[in-house]
Amino acid sequence: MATRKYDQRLRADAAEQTRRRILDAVYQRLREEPAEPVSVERIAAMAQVSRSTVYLVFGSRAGLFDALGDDLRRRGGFDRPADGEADARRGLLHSIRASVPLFAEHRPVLRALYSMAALDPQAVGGVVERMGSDRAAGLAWHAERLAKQDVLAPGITAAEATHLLWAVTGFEFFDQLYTGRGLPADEVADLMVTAAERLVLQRY
Amino acid sequence: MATRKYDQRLRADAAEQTRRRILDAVYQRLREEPAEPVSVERIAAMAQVSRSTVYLVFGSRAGLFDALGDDLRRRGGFDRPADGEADARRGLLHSIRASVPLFAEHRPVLRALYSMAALDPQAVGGVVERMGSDRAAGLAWHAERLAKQDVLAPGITAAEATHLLWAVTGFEFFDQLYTGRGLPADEVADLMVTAAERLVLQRY
DNA sequence: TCCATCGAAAGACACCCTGTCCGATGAAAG
DNA sequence: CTTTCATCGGACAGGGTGTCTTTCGATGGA
Repeated sequence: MATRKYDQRLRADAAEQTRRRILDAVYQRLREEPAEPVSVERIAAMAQVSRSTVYLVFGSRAGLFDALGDDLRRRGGFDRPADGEADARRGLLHSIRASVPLFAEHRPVLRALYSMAALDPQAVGGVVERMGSDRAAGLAWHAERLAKQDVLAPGITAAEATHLLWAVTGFEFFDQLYTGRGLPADEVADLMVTAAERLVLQRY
Repeated sequence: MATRKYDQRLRADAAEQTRRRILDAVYQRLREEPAEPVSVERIAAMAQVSRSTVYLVFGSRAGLFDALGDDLRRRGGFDRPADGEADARRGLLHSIRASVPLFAEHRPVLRALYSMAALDPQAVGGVVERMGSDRAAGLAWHAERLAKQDVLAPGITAAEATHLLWAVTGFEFFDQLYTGRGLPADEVADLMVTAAERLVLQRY
């Protein structure tokens, strides 16, 4: 059986579309009934795909959520590199403000991913950890830059600033205000920016 | 069949002990393997009790976790009423500092309860909501008192202070620093107190 | 002492979900 | 016309939940 070479443009395209349909189904499912347990069966039905296809494409339930997280990261723009802002203070505050609409838009899905990861890190295959270390690296970079430009509050080290910024700029903090207190996204953005300013920046 | 009256001191005691053993088993289970899914079956085995007994005593899986939360609330001292501190500022900061050891001690269990509630409020039968509204009421009381004693930062209303305190004194904030950043409990306590001071209190 | 009562055990049952596997189908690619 | 591959459809074992019914055994009233 001499293997025959295949070009498979159309077939690969179709496979990619199937993958998309499934990811969209999980996303929609989490958005529509965030409070219900999610079964692979239901997702497959929503994507008009057989359950075994989900396992074929993503390997496992965990792989599915992992892929969803990565998809969100890419499409949502969470991985946007530092924008060309030379001023450290403005750069930080701008990036905080920019993250809030993303948190708000994808809130049910993010909430589910984070909570699933907290209960069982395996269950989401590591996306949340990856998102976390990216974020931590970004914040450390911001903190360093603030230190270099000498705009950190007196008596605060870059490391302390990173800790506080971590706590005060993340999805969890956002959601405490957005869902926990029922505030609109723009007010939450104001509070998050204010918090970052008062906690780590020099008063001016 | 004329019903006979029963006094049942010993029997009620035994029942109470059974209840305790089961609650202790869930607690221990969450503490020992926080990352594994929790089955009623396993808990029953740990408590040396039949699975049906768990359902008999707590009604449902949700009832079990609900009871665990209430138990924690009572035994942990989360419901401690305002201590006799006349100074609003000191009262607030003291109560923040007091909560941190409790968060740290019960962290795996609290983490599980909060995450389960986030994924499905039904699944823990409302304890988390109850804990939340108690806490919200307490913070509102603190904020009012701070306003009356005129020690709120200029330009901040009691409502805004409540929002910020909510975000910055809760278990989620604690855990962002404790687990998320790997800081020891006493450093987290310092950071939480500092955060509360800088975000809502007048500089002195 | 006798026995009604009630906490608890034990096990059966229906149901749902996960993972895995395998044979069948049908369209694209050669 | 034939190979290849994505996908389907269904079967299967395993494990979990909730519910119910039967039985056991110790307590404590009479």
